[in-house]
Amino acid sequence: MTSPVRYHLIKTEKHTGARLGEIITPHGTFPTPMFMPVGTNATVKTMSPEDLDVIGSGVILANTYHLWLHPGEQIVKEAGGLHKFMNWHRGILTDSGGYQVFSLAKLRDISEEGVHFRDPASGAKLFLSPEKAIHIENDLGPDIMMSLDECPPFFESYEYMRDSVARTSRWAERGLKAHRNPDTQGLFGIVQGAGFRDLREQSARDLTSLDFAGYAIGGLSVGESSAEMAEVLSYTTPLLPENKPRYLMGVGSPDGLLNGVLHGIDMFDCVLPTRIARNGTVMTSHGRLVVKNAKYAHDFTPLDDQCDCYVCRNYSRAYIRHLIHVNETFGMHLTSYHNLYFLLHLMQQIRQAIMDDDLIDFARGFAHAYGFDKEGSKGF
RNA sequence: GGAGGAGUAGCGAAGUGGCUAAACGCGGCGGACCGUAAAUCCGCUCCUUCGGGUUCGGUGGUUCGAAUCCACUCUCCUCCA
Repeated sequence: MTSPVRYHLIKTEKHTGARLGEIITPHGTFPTPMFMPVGTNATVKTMSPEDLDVIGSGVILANTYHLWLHPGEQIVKEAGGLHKFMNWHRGILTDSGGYQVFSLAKLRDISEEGVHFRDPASGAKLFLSPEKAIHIENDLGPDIMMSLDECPPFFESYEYMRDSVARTSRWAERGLKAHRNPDTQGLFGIVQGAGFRDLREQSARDLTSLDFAGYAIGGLSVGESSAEMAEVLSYTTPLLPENKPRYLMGVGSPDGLLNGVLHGIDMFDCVLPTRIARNGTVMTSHGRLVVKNAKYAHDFTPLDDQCDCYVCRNYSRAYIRHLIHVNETFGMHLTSYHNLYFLLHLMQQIRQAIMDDDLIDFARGFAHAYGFDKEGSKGF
């Protein structure tokens, strides 16, 4: 049986490992490398599906853990699936709840069977197993499902990581077996192993021996430096099959995206652009700009003079700063819109540079203009 | 005219003899944010040459010591005439 989610490699950039391709899903074919906006609760915060459509989002993320709790997968199923429920007719990928194993670390307990959570809002006791996660995802009906993994902090002991990686592999296998809709939904496995090369290799071996529709690299962007991330990518990505999509989870800073692409990554997701947007920071071609700062009170120029998005064509820094200051949702919408546009546009430029075999020059130019080639830069 | 009540940092508001340069909230100014417990969180917010200096409507007292007690005074609010 052919997988409902496939990858088509168009070309590899001449000087780097960067790949130009497309991912084929039941809800469309989308060019890669791609950035996926995060819509945890079946909405990309402040953005309408129409906005996402206009700025060219291909696949967006939703979260199994959150939708399991609210409104419950049965309601989404009853609605006819996530696409219908949220009125988004392009691609959807659901994370499995693996990240919540990390972010809710104080409120959960891991066993071989699965993860016991305590819901931060209600205090309710919850249990998520690899099978349960898959069944929820089957009911939600995204194009791409992630298998339940443990996303540990980067700096854990070798012994802990070794056991964790082995368990994540067993969970992946269990998830694959539990998958009920292999003809309409693709399932991705997640490679773990923190900064331990042999564990990354083991994890990649375990997972690629199973027939996943794609492979993710997880456990990054959780406290390590960008050099450490780059090192992990340099030895992990080559272990993943060429004919399947490679997804670097949780990375969305401009330097992280460029770095990932240079190491052969096809897909990214991150809350960064939308979160910093709501908190008053935007990404521009000249670097990050904290538009809520006082110095923009009288600045009637656009967020980014190089940007042709709807926001930059119509609104000033002074106006957006004002909206953020008086806590108007429209301000958060404008900054979110711009940041997502900025990253989607960056990915478009990256694809063009791969096409032109010009990625290194492009990356250098971008890094210089953005300022993350400087000492101490955080990359966004 | 009479009787009450109130004046504290940009605003609101605690504090009624020393632990008070003065809680807390708002506002202001920075910072953080990376498979979203996040429209959240964390700092700073009288002046300062970092030794100190000047504050709680004003002035003058009591006291070793006052935002806090006393006298006078100014302003505002409520009620009665």
